[in-house]
Amino acid sequence: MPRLAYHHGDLPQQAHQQALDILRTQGDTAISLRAIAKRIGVSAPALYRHFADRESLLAELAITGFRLLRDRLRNRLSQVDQADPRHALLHIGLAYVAFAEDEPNLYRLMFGGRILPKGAHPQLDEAGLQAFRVLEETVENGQRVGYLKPLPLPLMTATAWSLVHGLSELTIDGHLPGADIEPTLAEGVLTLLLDGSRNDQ
Amino acid sequence: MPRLAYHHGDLPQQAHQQALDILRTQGDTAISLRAIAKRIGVSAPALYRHFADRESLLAELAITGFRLLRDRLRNRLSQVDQADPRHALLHIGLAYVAFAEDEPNLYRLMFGGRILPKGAHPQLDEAGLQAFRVLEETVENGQRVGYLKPLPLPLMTATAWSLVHGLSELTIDGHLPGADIEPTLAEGVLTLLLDGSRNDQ
DNA sequence: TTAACTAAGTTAACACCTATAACATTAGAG
DNA sequence: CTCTAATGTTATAGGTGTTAACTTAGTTAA
Repeated sequence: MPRLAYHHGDLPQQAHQQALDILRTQGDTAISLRAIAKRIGVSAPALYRHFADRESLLAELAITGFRLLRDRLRNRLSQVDQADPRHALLHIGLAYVAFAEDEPNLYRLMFGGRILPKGAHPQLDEAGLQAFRVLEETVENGQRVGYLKPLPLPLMTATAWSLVHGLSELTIDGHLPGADIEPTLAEGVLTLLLDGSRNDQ
Repeated sequence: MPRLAYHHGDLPQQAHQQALDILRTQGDTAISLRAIAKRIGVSAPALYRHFADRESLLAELAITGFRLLRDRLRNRLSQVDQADPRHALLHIGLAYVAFAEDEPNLYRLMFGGRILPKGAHPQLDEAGLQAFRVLEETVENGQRVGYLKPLPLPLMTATAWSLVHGLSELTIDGHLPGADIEPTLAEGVLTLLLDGSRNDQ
């Protein structure tokens, strides 16, 4: 039976929401069970009825982050002419980086390997995989229609993902101060991967 | 006058070394001042005579990390035919990723934006810049000899850095299980950026 | 030489944290 | 209407960064 929380209403959802709020405004290190409990008006150990430990709560935040990312990517693709693979690839890359810029603390949590060890939270890995699949399908389609080179798909996806992930992290951490160089830096970076960096092309 | 620590000998250096050891074996979250002090046989507050706070100690570790990275990149370049820009670019990229794979926890500390906020430790920013410069010079040279496209240098370096940084992070965090696809995945990824992803080249 | 100063260590304590144990309350099932 | 299990409580153990107050020992100057 689905149990509606009786005393408080819905502590798990509220805890999730408050934790997300703290994450967005103050970063993951500021997320403490005590702080969350105080915001809701409940004792800290009460949270242990709904979360195994602090890390599990963080994992849930990361899971919703990956779902948000997946939805953003899908959404962007739906607004783009699917018959133009270059356009689709550019836009999924731009949407990816835009997500990281909009949710820097959430993005860091999702990919901060030291916080959430890979393998410890199967649902998290699954959520990450689903977001990755959107990118993978776009690349695969680009190959199918003959726009992208017919190299092994894992190589192509690893390259594309590395580029957008690296650009996202360097951007939100402020390592790329020369970001005002292009119409957008991201567009130039993505174009460079598509067209190549060599001069003879 | 340079004061030689009298009581213990050289607490700062030993603290640095022990912290680095803990970082390498157990990750940054395991670095506590009490743990370091216990290893050395000194009280925890004694460390505050040499480090403003925990974060400053971590910043020092990251600084040595960037110096190690810079040296690795320079070293690799010195072993490579400078007249062959493609070779140089490939090898600096491979050396970069290899460093991250050799020192995953140190690498995460160096680039974990939430641990060490940009701007709070000027010497850290400077050390990062010096490592970046090695990459920048290699790219710039590739342009000068006409091998790379004459696009704005910040765009070229941002692209190259994003790719190797992203690949490094995704690799050490275990997000690329299909890494056994190539002679090396890194080589394939770098080649793709140089030659482009489009099929008509 | 010795007194004063200062660098570098000590213990004690505060505030905060995760997490567990033991106890209290109440919703809902039989 | 009772009983059980879910959900909350307080108390507490053990860990953390950090500061205050005190002690020790090396350096410097009278």
